[in-house]
Amino acid sequence: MNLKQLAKELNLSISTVSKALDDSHEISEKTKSKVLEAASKHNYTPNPYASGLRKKRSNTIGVIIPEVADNFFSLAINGIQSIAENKGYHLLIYLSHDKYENERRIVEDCANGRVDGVLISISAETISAEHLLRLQKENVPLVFFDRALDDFEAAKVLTNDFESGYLSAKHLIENGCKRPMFLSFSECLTMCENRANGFLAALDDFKISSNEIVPIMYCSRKEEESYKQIQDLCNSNDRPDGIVASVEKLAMQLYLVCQDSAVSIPNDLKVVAFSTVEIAPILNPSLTTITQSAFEMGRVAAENLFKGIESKNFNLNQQVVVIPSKLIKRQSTSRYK
Amino acid sequence: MNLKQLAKELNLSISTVSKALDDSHEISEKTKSKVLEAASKHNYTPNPYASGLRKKRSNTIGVIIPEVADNFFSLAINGIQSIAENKGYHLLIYLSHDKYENERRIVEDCANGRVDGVLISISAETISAEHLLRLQKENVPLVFFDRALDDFEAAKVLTNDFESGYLSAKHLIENGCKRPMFLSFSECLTMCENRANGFLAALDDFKISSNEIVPIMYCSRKEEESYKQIQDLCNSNDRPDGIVASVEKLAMQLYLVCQDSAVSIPNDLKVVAFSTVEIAPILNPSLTTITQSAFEMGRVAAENLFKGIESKNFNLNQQVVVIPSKLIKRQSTSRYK
DNA sequence: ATTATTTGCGAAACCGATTTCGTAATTTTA
DNA sequence: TAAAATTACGAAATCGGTTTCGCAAATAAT
Repeated sequence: MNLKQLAKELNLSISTVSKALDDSHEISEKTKSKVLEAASKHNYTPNPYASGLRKKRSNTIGVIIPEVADNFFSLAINGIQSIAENKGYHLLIYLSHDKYENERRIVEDCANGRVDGVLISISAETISAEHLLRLQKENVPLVFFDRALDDFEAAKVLTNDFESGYLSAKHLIENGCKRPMFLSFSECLTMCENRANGFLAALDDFKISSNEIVPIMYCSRKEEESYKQIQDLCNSNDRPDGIVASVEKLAMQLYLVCQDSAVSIPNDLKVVAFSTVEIAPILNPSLTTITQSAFEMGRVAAENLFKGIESKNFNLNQQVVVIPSKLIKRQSTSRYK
Repeated sequence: MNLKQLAKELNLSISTVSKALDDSHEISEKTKSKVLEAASKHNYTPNPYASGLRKKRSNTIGVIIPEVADNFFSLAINGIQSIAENKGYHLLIYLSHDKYENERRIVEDCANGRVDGVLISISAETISAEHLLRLQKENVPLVFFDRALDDFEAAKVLTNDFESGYLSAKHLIENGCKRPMFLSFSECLTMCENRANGFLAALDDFKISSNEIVPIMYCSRKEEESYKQIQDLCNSNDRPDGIVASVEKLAMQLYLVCQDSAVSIPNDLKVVAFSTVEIAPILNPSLTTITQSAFEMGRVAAENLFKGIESKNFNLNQQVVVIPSKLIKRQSTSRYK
């Protein structure tokens, strides 16, 4: 069923039917109701490709994330979806799997009118904004969330990574750690570096000397490799007595290693993790977390994106929002078990 | 940049350029290479809405799931995406939040040509296939995965729910449980009922009498309510000594309740959960699971959907695949702690 | 009563591709 | 060498809507 058939059945012109469905003031109420009735009888809805082509609007936004099987990102998608649903927008989800080349290809795909805007959390390999320039050239609004490019002017929704890094180190030190260490997920990600720098700043402030080595371990992004790294760390002679895991995945691996290697948390090792996992309380032992407002970050990112989509004279690129994370203390950092 | 501009720049007709980009045999190699060069110089890609309209193909599939913040579904999405990426397809993700009305609206949205096919895991409220008939009428291929409608002929990718339910009860009984109970997520979902029926069959086979009451608790889908239900169950006089959680979420709540109520797993209560959660080993205590092959289920569902999309004389609706789940024994069901 | 405005609708252009069909030039076949 | 077939391309129709513009009839203003 399309407009032409509907028009024929109603003995009206195509344009009249189209305008009636659009509730145009040009059409009389009587005609409108006749049209609406016929349309609903036939379950008519406009073909999205025809209408998208003519209106140059897709009612679709692209969401580019590294992974979907990750608490933070799936919660963020929920936040994004809650806004998109209200606006009658559709969500195209793309996974970069933390590879720059995938991300580049995806962005390319988003630049040809398929979507009205893009929400992105960049891959751990992304260091240049070259691929994103294309979006700007095509006037596709863009909002970063969580993982952004530092030197690229664009709308962003971030969390207070530096402060949280600082706070996590402070918390470990205050609970007796003398040799805390930071497990970084990527040296490319500003997000990760900010957390690490906050961590280092706290060590400095609290006079935890780190003359010889920088207490940061850069973990591989391959699961088996990072597991091995963490295993070696936990079994080495100078095992740290406190660890901050920069992302959830590393904390989970750390727990697994400690269980296998009979390292006792928090007695031998205290752990803080950046994580949104709702089961932190029922881990063994319960996990102290820096918890981001993932849903809220997704929600705000989507809200700002829609502002950018809907009003051309809204300076989207100036919008940088910081949504603070919270330290939630649990047993993995308690002084005594 | 569009075809018209490109054609003008090359002094060729629009149709020639279009055919050259399509590598048509009608066009000479010399012309093709000129066209390709100019196209790549300008980063030209065809407008998806124009091409979708004309070709009546969207290169997009719709994925309708209850939730994304759920291990099973996010892993399934990974499986789906792995296939879609190969085929150059895009993924529209829709969340029903386990509400029938949402699902109905979403399916409606998928029936007007927006997608070339649909993968669905139905909401916990869905009992009728009325909304899905629309898809069949419009010839939109459909594949269920995990949660399907029993009395509706369509392609499905399922797991062995009955056997797994049986196995979980058997496992509890063999480890000493005398009064096991099944926590059901929904009495509408065939998936859930199959698990429950398998559970009951084992009780029967092992002569666990349940004369008075059926050992199944139907939990609310509202988190606070189900928490309260589980709390009441664990604090009641006739607390069961074994529990099978039909979905992951209920197992997590059960763990929380037990921790708050000082019920010791596995001493006071043994627990098996249908769950894909990769952190089951590091829970307190580690959780015995019936683990579905979520990625694989998504992958196979997508593969079959594409067969249905690509060849019209492939009888998609006959395709019912069962991918078995595995019982992984851990401490939550061990006989002695 | 005449002119101006508003109302309600239809014809046709348009969005940007794909695809059918026609045709001149070239090559092959008889 | 004439007829047939092939090659390489362009004109135009088409997909299914939206939007601009024109116009007759009805209503309002002068």
